[in-house]
Amino acid sequence: MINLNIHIEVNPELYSKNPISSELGQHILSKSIELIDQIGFEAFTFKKLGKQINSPESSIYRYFKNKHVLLVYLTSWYWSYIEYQLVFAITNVESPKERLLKSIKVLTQPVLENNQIPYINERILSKIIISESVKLYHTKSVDEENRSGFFGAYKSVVKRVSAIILELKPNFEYPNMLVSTIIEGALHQKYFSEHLPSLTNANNQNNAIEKFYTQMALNFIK
Amino acid sequence: MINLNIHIEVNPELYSKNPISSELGQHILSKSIELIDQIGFEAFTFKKLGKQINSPESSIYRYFKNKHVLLVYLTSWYWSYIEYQLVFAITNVESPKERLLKSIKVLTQPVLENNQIPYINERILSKIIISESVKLYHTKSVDEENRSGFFGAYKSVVKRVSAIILELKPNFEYPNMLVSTIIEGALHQKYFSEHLPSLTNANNQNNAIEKFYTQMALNFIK
DNA sequence: CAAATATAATAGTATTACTATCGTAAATGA
DNA sequence: TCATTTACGATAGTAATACTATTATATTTG
Repeated sequence: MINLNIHIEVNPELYSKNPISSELGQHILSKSIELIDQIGFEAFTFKKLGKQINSPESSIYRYFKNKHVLLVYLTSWYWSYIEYQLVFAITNVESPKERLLKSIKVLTQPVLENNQIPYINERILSKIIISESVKLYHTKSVDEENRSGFFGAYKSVVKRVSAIILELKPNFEYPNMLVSTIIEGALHQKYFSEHLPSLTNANNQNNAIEKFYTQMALNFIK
Repeated sequence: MINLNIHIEVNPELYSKNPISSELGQHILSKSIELIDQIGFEAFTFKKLGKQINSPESSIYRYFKNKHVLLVYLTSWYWSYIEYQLVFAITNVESPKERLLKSIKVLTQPVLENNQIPYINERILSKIIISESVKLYHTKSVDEENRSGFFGAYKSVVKRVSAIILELKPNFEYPNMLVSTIIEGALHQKYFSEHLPSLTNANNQNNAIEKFYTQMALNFIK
């Protein structure tokens, strides 16, 4: 795990007042991650979150327009964090193939606690991403939010790994499909292994997700 | 397109009163598909649906416990329908490889109107599946609902195609992962091509989704 | 030290997601 | 055919949700 004074930037469109700028804002972030993990995003409300942090819901609304945007914020933070891990993992690695393998590892392996940023628990956040994040772009407002850059962090990760694939195979027709299939697939398979095991062959013991998507990518490249 | 007097069975746990047994029930099905497609599942309510069919919401509650279960019903109907298409496409096809290719075609190509069943528009239903269905099993009640067989139709499709893959490669370690990656991947890529095009290489013109996942599967088999 | 800003406390509103009751019409079945 | 389910429409009601608004107080900042 990387230990540097990292600072993750999130698109300012995603907050009304920057949550990392105050203690209350940081409490909102850390407690919302815990609460969404515990009760699920549907049952999660600003009122319940307010109770956890001993603040009225109206105070939370000063930071985030609604719970949807709060989760987009957390998801955006997550993908920026992953991009950071990605960049670190492949820095100074010369071989494009090796860079691809390390990238897939970052995208498929479980996320561990880092304890660098006190108000974000990366491990619990990754559980939320696995369980809840697909809902964020399956809405009627997706096009508008996409234009506002709500999904920029995710798209940036896809773009970065696609570039490696095109290095390995410049005329490859489906680099973005391959990468988004790996990312979405890894999230889904993690979820299936916990809740719908008959849809996967992954479990806690084997390293099936990394192996499967690594083999899949290499098959396409060669 | 197949034209026989098909009858799709849905798990009785998914309705309180069988919607195909009455005119009102059939109206609920046909109008809910249209309305969910138009306004999205979040904005969709039984009250709005009631207005469309000139019935009070309390009457709709006699058929479905809530809108979540109604969408699970529609999704279950959809996967049973797909399984039907699948069985038909591979009947009397001897070569397992050919059966796999035809299966992937069914799973990746656009769904067309069939007009066999007056109360279900398969094309619009498939749009709903693409936009909304992932939300159904990303909930806190997924385990309980899975035990009740809410997702049986989907699992049945995965099982069926996995079996073909195991015919081709009996010792293959990841048949279920491969199939669920193709199914979820195809849905996602269709969605991306409409709303987040930078995450895919598919569009309306090219046949990228079928080509990509066919090549992916064949790469794994050989 | 004045002024801006942040927060807590409280109240209020439209909508949602139901549940309950009741009268009537239609279907059923003996 | 007549009694009895049952299905439906009409209406009312409730707790929770997703906000918005106001005001007093505390804190920060210039």
